[in-house]
This record gives sequence, structure tokens and C-alpha cells, in this order.
Amino acid sequence: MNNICNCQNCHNDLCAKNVFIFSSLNNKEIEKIVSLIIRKTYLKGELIAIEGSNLDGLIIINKGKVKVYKNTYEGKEQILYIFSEGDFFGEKSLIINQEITYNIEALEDTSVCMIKKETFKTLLKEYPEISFKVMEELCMRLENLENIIKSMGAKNVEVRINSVLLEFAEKYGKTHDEGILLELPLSREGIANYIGLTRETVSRKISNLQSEGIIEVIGNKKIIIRNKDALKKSIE
Amino acid sequence: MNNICNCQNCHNDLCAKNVFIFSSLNNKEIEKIVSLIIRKTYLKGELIAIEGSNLDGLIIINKGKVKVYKNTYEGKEQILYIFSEGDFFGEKSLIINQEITYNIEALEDTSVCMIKKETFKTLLKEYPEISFKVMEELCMRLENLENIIKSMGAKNVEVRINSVLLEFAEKYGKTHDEGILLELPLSREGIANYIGLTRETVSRKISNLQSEGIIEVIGNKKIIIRNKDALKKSIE
DNA sequence: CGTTCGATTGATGTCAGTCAACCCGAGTGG
DNA sequence: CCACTCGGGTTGACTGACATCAATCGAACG
Repeated sequence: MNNICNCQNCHNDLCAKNVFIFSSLNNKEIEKIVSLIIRKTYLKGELIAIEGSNLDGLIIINKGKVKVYKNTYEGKEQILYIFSEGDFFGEKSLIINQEITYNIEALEDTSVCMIKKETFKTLLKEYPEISFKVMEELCMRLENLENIIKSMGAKNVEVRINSVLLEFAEKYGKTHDEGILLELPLSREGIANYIGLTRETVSRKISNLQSEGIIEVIGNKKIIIRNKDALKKSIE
Repeated sequence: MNNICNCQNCHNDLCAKNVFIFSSLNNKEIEKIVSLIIRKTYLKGELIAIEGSNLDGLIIINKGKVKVYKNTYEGKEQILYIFSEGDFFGEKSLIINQEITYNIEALEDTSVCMIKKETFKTLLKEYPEISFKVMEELCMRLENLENIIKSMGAKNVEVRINSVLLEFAEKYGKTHDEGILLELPLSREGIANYIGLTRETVSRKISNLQSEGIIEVIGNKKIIIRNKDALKKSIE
């Protein structure tokens, strides 16, 4: 179950300072926000929210990763976002007064900070800069989704795989002497559910990329991207 | 080419009153906004903006329809939005300082109202309610895209066709004694580019729906939806 | 060491894409 | 009034790529 604790024992910088939408505030203001925060933790695999439910606040990820998905008409999951440290969700129930339209599940042990709906609304009034940051963030998400749609519209399946590998490299990749070391946030099935394929197809395509020498697969969860340019070139 | 004219001779209600993001303002405030507006018109087929360019303001559609699309890696168009009266675009260059990431083309003769970037930023400061409305609108767009992704992730092609027919019925349908009369904003090819199929497939699936008696096709541009429930049921 | 869950590989089937022919209505011009 | 063209739409045959089903592998963990 969830732990709920006050935030006194949590380093400020973990909670709010690194969060994009609060990045325009000074330390004093951040402190105030931190004092308003409620913390929760979720175990890997735990459902944080379910389609149709109501979140009573904005939730900011402190540590960990979550996947946001809808169930498709065919009973599969369509993953929409992978959120990690500093990302937030639940804005939909704040801004348009609407229940959550997707499911959210912890991909690893995850701790989050919650700001109550009313508290957040007060914050928005008090610090209009936050509104602007929220708009920025929403715009970036829109753009992200627009690109996903573009790549899903592409019949060419390699394009989709390569796109998602590049996306993950951008977000989670670490430089490494032989290329970019990538810890995959999703299983093969997860990747498949993200880009609208089956796990077998993802598996096959990844094998192909390996035999072409473009990537190197290490176990199930790690990939080294040896030739990023080759991936990039293929999606132009 | 474009006509540029001042807005004195344009009825207030056309420009700003029916626009969602200004809906919280009173008449006097609307009048002020109207006075700041620059009008332009575009002919059917004319490009309003091209990927990579900079719009110098927020553009609100006064009359007409536009399609917003990206070119895919395979040289096709991926349509992202169909915007009509009251919708706006260009927010991306206002909020995050970024060039346009898609192409915008008039689907019919279209007149728009433009609010200069700096003017709009001043408005946002002056009337924080507008910020909130913009956030609402962005959230609704996100949700719309999330649903498109969900339906594109569905392998089942009928689901996508039926979804788009229902979407158009919602937006452009008129009640009619035999069902919902629908003036299609897009050609078969346009629909195909919206949901990631080919025009032939769209054509075939629409024929099927007709022979099942669920819809009736009138010429190339009109459809009567006789059995909306059947469409709805198939996408659950 | 055995169990389990995910990943891989192979064989087969299906359905949307492709290519090509044809249709149809609108506009054009003789 | 008819012939012609042109663009979009439809239809059919064929193909190929991904899904599906099934068997096997293999890494992780107790």
C-alpha cells in the first residue's frame, strides 16, 4: 500500500525545484510549495490511477517511472506516455473538470508528490508564471503526441522502431565508449504497445538492427546504440 | 493573395465572442480585443503556414476550415487536426518560442483573425482567465490526440473508420429525418491521410458500411449516418 | 536446480497496400 | 448538344508484410 508522509525529511530539490513548472520560482516560493506537498509511494506494477477515476490533485513524479495507457478496443494497451522524474500528471482533472481518461501504472518503485486540487488552483492565481509553464509543458506534450501520430501513420514499421529507440536514447541514454547505452523502460511487449505492433514483430526488428550492427542487445533490458546516425537517417 | 483589412466592418460576434479562449470576457473586453485584430483571408487550397516557418501571432479561424498536417517519411500527409470556426493555432510559437512544426492548408475559402504575438502576451497578463482557457483548450487537444493514437494503435481498420465518422458526425453532422447528415470535410484521400490508411481502403470500408445499411453515401461529399449506434458499438 | 516469465524463432494465414482498370460527374469547348 | 478531359472515387486481382499460433530458448530468481 501507499505510504503517506510529510515532506520535512525530503530534500527540497527532489520535490519541486527540479520540476519544470516550478522552475521560475525562487527558493522561498519553492519552500512554500514543498510545505504543501503530500508524498506517496507506489510499488512496481501498482496501479496509480484508473480510467474513469478522479485524482484529487496534481501528481509530480519524484523518483521512478510510470506508463500512461488506454485499453484499446482489441483488449491491448496503447501506451501514450512514459513519465519519469519531474513529470506531472492529473492536470486534466484540474484544468478541465474531468475524470482521468487513461490508466497509470508504476513501471518501477515510484515516489510521487501530490498537490491538492484546491492548493494548486491557489498557486496558479498567486504565481501566474506557473500557468505559463503549464502551458509550455502542455504544448510540448502536444508536439510529442503529434510526432507519435506521424510515426504511427507511417506504414513502414522500421520507422516506428527507430523513432522509439531514438526517443528513449534521448531520454534515458547514457554515453558509453561504444555508443549510447540505453536502459529500456519497457519490455518488448511494452514497446509493442507503445508503437502499435506485436511483441514478436518488435523482437524481430530489433534482431535485424542487431545483425546489421546498428545496435547491440544486452540481455532483455539494455541496448547499446552503436550507430545513431543510421537510425536517424532511416526516419527522414 | 491575402486581403488585409481592419476589423471595424466585422461583426464582433464573429471574431472573438464565439472563441472559446475569450469566452470568459465581457463585451467591453471583447471589443478591445477585436480592435487589436488583423484579418486575413485564404482561398481553398492555399497554404497558410508551412513547417519550419514562424507565425507572428495567434490565428483564430473566423470562417472556413483548415487541415493541419505533417509530411511523413513516406511522402504522404499525416493530418493531425481539422480546425474550423472558433479554433485557433499558432499557440506553439507564442508559448514555446518555436517555429511551426506542421503545415496548415485551407480546405475551403477561409477567413482568419490574427492577434500579434506581443499583443497576445499582453492580453494574457492582463486577463489571466485567458491563460486558464488556453490551458483548457490544450488539454482537450491532448485528449483528442490521445484518442487518435488509441484508434491508430488498433489494428482493426473498421474501428478507425467508424471513429472518424463519429468524430465528424459530432463536429459537422446535422440531424436529418433518416439519421445524421454529414458533410465530409475531407476527400477519401484526406480521410485516409487522417487515419493512416490508403484511399482505396477507405473507399472499400465505406462501401461495406453502406451495403450493411449503416450509412448512406450521397455523391462524394455527403454521408447520412443511419445507424449511429452500430458505429458506436463497433468501437467499444 | 527448477520454475517462471519474457524473448526469440519459425511456419502459416490474413488483410491492407499496390497496381491497374474503370466509373462518374463537373467543367470545357466545339 | 455532344465529345472530351480531368479529378476523384470505386472495384478487382495480386502481393507482401505483419499478426497469429506454436515451439523453444534463456535469463532471473528463489
